[in-house]
Amino acid sequence: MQQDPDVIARPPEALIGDLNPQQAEAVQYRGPALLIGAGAGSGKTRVLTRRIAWILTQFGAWPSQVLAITFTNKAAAEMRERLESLIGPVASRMWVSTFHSACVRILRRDGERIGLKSGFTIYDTADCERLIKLIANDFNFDVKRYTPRSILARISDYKNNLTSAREMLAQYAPDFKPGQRGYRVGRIGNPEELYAVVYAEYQHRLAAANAVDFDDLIVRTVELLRACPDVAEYYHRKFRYILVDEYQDTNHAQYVLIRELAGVDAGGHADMGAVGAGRVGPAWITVVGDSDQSIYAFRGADIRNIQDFEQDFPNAKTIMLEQNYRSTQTILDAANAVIAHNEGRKPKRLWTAAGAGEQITAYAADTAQLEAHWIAAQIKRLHTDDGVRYSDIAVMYRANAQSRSLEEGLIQARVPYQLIGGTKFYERREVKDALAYLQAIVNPADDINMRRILNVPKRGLGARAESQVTLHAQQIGGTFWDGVAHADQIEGMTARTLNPLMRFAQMMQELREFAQEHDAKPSQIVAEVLERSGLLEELKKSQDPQDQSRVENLSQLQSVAAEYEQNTPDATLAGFLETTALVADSDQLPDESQDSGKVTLMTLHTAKGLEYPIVFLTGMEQGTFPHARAMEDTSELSEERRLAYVGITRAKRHLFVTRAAVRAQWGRSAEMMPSQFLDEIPADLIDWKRKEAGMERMRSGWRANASHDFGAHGGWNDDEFDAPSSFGGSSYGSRSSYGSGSSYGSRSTYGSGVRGSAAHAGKVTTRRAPVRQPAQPASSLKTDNHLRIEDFAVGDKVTHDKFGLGTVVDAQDKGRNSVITVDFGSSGVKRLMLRVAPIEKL
DNA sequence: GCCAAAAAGTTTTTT
DNA sequence: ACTTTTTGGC
Repeated sequence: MQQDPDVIARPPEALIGDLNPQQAEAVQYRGPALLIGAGAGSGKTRVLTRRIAWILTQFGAWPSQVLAITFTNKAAAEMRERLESLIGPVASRMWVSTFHSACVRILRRDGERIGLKSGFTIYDTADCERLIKLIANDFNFDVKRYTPRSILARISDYKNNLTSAREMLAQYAPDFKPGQRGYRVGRIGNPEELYAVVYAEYQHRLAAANAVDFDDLIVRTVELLRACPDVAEYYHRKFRYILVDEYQDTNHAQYVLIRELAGVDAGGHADMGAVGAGRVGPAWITVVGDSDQSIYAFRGADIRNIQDFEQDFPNAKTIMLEQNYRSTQTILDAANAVIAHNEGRKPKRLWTAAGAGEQITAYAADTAQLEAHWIAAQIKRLHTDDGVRYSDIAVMYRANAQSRSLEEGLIQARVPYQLIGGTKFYERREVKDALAYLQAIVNPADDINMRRILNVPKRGLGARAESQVTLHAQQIGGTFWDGVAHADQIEGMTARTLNPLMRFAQMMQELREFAQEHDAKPSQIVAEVLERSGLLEELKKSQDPQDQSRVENLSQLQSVAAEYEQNTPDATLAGFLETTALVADSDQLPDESQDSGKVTLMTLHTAKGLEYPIVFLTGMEQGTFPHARAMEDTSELSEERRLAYVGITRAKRHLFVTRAAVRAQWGRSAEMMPSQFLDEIPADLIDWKRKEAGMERMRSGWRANASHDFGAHGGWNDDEFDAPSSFGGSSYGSRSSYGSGSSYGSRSTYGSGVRGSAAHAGKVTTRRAPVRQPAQPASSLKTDNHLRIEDFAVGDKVTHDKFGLGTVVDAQDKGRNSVITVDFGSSGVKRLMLRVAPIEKL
């Protein structure tokens, strides 16, 4: 048996001795296809790295024959690190990377075969949106009705399903030729025609700009492997073992990519008795995932990939890991109870050998500000009284917009924190500007970036000049840059425009030469660009205080380039740009080995894969979490619930759940009902520090006097009398802190009548809660539309606020939780919770 | 072409 | 509430 002499030899016992039987079985399994169903905290990464070491030492594979795929750079880096300590520096010879960077690597090598020149640019979402807007202008369609965002979402769907623009055109607009001017989109006809035309034109322009978007990285790699058998053959021979992490988050394109890379469909069948994957036939595949943690369906992840694994890959074996090494039984019980509410899932129960641990602590605050205040006070207390390190605490939320009030609370309490995510560094205006210069230098055909910098900094080349150049470029059949370079041929151009244009062309030419001479020193190129372009100068002389921090960001960009240069042996400018294009939020998380001394704030999505001794799950309100836009569709609601499951299982020792009764959104305050997920956690696991907010207490008191038939609206009032603090007497934040607690929050935050009348002495609830609809909070979130399931039958027509006209294809009577399934044609088939669906029967 | 003022969009989650 | 885009006057 061959073996790489550089791989540190490990006796088998060292790799499996400390594992439980299922883990050990997963590490050792010999066979063409293995699915490891890894529940949260079940030691997944450990099993994966041990299995790789096992494959190398026991199956006799070479490191270069292994491809391990993760979703984030952080996960890839962590895996590489752990492999290095297991098998030594040879780990660097393995491909351990994300889907996207693996594809970049493949495309850089052979992309020319499908028309991608090697310096290709990767467009981020903002770039893609600009491109769609350009197309929208040329085709003159209604951007209000078809927003660039929604069109891109549609195009992304097509790509995730490997539907080409050509197929779409053939079906909906056979007359359209990409690049053609003056095509009239049928104005009443179906939107599909417009999508098809824009999709095709979008791809056409990406190709002309030698650019790809994120989805293209996967799609075009599949295209390459399918179009060039010799390239596919190369990878079939090369990769004999393929391992995929977070398999539940793969979309169809990624699934096909794996199959193509492994050569599953390329013939040759696996020998079940074999000791290894050998040299021919399909590669051996290991996938790891947990269908309960699938939270990316919104971007095309298809849960069926993991559910159907056994049918998709012949002779597949499944091993379930259900023992959890992370959390207390209390936390796992809560997680199990919540996720059990999802329909149609394979039952699975996490268990632990650790004890019950502390109860879950819960708190209902009056406002988001007070919620933050309470959290900050708890963190302070944990830190000072219990000696908990700040870095052992994480605060999680559903949407980035929630971070602001939490930050303010922590600042007030002087708790150090780090915020992960939000506006990314590389998406800041000034950084994007600088990167646009670099992209335009590497790839002059990149119209989007070239246009972006034409008048940044201001050099007197506005919309007029831009359209003149565009027109000229079209006439000579070249790129935007060609138009700039030959601006002197443009008829009717004034010297006032021509001069700065020529200077711009000259400058770009010189920057290009500079870049070619210093290709291995991206940091020097960055410096030169900042200087020559005048970007830095414009910001430096600006009066706007914001521009000061912009200067700092630009200097940080230079540092990032210098760092890249030091860590990368064969550094190039194009290589640097690649790393900037593929960063994720979680990549900015510091190494867990070092104590940052800070509390971590992040979204639940970013938190996936992480763990903290103390976790705060905030904003547990209907409309916040589950998010309002996910509440009516049962499949989207299931995804929210999985997200709650992910959040709960991040906690090792102590979980806090909090909610606010009033939350400011869109500049207005809205009353929020408690999240249904709180109801789904068994009551005996929760220690409520405060169960009802002041207003709710007051109102439920009124209701109890007025009538007795409110029980149906959720059991939130049952222990109102033994809650720790009585109405109005919260230990934090008195009335006076409403609206003045933060430097941003003006009084108007709470001014929408509610607090205004509260200030005018006790007549609050009569106005707010008229007897007719006492339990209906005056928020935008209706809990009941009073539609009755009996009124709906298969075949009935309905209209939906968002999806338009549809036909009922199924109606299930489940009382309050009745669900109807409606086919909305091009918007798809939706399962809607009848009680909350914004529909009308026709 | 530029700037200030007004209007409109934004808040799902991300490689 | 905040940011981006559009508009209108210079």
